[in-house]
Amino acid sequence: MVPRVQPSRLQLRSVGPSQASPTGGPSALDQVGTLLHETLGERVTRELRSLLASGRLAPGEKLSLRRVAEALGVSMMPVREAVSRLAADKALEVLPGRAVRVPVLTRSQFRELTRIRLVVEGFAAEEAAKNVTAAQIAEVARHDAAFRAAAKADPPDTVAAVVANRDLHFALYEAAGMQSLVEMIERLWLKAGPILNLDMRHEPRRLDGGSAVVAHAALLEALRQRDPAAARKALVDDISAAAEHIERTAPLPD
Amino acid sequence: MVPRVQPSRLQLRSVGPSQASPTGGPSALDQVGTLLHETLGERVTRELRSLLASGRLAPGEKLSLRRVAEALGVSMMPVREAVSRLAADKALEVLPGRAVRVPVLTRSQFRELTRIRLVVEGFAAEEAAKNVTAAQIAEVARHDAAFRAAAKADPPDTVAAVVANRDLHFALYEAAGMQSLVEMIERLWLKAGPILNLDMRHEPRRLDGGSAVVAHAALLEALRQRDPAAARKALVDDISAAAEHIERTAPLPD
DNA sequence: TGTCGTGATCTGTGATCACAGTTAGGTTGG
DNA sequence: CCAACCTAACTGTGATCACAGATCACGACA
Repeated sequence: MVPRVQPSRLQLRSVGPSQASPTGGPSALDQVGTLLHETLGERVTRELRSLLASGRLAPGEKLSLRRVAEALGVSMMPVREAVSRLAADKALEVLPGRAVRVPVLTRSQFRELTRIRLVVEGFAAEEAAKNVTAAQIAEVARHDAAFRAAAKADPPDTVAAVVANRDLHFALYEAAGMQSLVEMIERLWLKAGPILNLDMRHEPRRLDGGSAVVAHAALLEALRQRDPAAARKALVDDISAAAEHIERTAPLPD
Repeated sequence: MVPRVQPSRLQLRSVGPSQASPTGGPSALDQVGTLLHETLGERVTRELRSLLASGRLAPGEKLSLRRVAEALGVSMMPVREAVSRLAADKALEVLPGRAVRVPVLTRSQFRELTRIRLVVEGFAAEEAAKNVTAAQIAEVARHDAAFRAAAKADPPDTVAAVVANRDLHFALYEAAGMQSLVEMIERLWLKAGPILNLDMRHEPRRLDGGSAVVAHAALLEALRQRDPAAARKALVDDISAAAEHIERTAPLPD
């Protein structure tokens, strides 16, 4: 009989908040209970998602469960769960024999993805134009300003531009008021993220004077006018221009 | 040192195929190498997908990892992986404290899902009408015949109708020639599957004389004419009629 | 010098164990 | 007879171990 000594296990879960004053009623206790229950697997998933969306993981790059587990300071299990989820969304792919890697999109796959984005995100833009509030318009305008500032800086702040561009688009999609639609678009962005942002990093010239700023301006104007057709057109122009640039410059196989 | 005796572990992986005749050239060796590498987790995922799509798992039903593992004759690990994937697609949901269950759609969530289906599947129908081949039209017609036969039987063969309906729709979507679009629609069906098919089982009267047969007929005619707009309209009518029926009869919360 | 075998190493996959939290059921106290 | 507590069973999560297959590099043979 070997007495299983249990070495210290790292506890990343923060303990629950101390209860409110015992003298007072349970007023504050009603609002807790949710959040704060984040699983390690979810944390790793969020981390990998961020890495993919921001293009820090290049297409074709191979991942090792043990390596990322060690890098993130967790065991292999949460990483397995995260990779399973992302692989289900085709944001990662597991080769039959060996290794998990960031998928490399062929040219035709990229075109197909772009066409789907035009349909889905175009629809979201229409709905957003119908339901957008003044506060939401202001938020989009704020992200647009941040994007222009990052693009006009010298040298252009590519990482800030990527973040601002994403925030702008998703502020728009949130305005549509359809949660599952936003989640669907997030999946699409996760698949397209690696090439899109990898390209933006390598070609910062596209930012200033590019078509993105004029498309964003047209989008903002369409939102202010509550014009669904114009909003869709502005977004379609934005996506199309970016996709065309990618197709010209990025080395897509096939 | 305790000599770890390892008890017999079940090996479900079938061994590789015996190589072709050594006398002949490497002619047959080129075609093998793929397939046959199905992981246990994928098998369980496929099993659970089928159960969800066919409505054998009702909304709100709770699952236990250990129970389904025992039922499928595997360990808990592959089930965990399968549930992780399906939860990532929102086809299952894990409650914070306890248990994993089939999501119950609220009325507004169902309406949102239906609207997204109209956009995405309508687009797929358009593309299918543009690119459909004669063989694919014949396949759709075959599934349409099977659907009508199942609907007109006395009593109506609901399970066969569900299968034929699904086969018909996906034969159409395959004709669009966009793989990731088909995968996206599969995810949508996985979320809507439980209520849709649960309803079809309880209300078989909807099948005969219903709007599905006329919508399918219109769809087939549109395909034969290569008329994208008509194909989209037929599909929109089909989905809308089914959704309206669900909203009238199914007990949707909220 | 080029090429094929071969072993060490690393890969994902599956199983088993430990644990904290929750739920349900039964018993006890009022 | 009702309510509250308390215990026992079950939940998902995380960790660790074992294993088959794949990859890669080094070395021997032609």
